[in-house]
Amino acid sequence: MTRFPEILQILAATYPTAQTALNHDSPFQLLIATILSAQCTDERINIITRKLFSACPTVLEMDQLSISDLEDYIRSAGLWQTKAKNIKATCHKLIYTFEGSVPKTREELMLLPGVGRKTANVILANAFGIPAIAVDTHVHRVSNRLGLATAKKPEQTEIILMQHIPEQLWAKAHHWLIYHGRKICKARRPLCNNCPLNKLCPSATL
DNA sequence: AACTCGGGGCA
DNA sequence: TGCCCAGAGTT
Repeated sequence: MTRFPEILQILAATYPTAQTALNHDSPFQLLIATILSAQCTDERINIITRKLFSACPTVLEMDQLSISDLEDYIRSAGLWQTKAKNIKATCHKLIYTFEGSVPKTREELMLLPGVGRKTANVILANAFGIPAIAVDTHVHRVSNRLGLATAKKPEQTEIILMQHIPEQLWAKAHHWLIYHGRKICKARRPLCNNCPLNKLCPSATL
């Protein structure tokens, strides 16, 4: 595990401005965009949220939409029946349980319909700057390929990353690993020839 | 732990 | 045409 510092240093130098690829102007908008992002590419989510947030920038306005209205906005995201229902319920809960603002703890965030551990960690790290590592499919895949974690479950990978990455780097590591997974260390055809980590990676095929 | 939801992009 | 995608909820 002594390879952590070197890998983090390379990632930091490679992705100095890495940030979430989801459009948002507020914690609420990031929350909605992240709920929508399940099993869907971020480019399509950004097309949807551009229209949705233009019409309903805040929770109070979005809560006025019916589930049917929401379905019309988000249909191209896939899983639209569940997501529309969850977004409607989440807006309602934000207003009547959390006084209209997005809560800042993982436990409270996970009380919102459609918000699991991964989504909650994304909100904590990106919206509030609270140290958290969202181990989505990208982070999980990259960590395992690099040999940083040998874990079947994302929860195990999250624990290992937290143990070996300094806490002040958690939010950044989250950005780096997700961005690297999207652009280089792709699930299908990883671009190992263009990867700054290929000399350190036991899975690299050059 | 396995199953289901789902339209769109890509091979 | 078949496979896969910034997961979460249910059983």
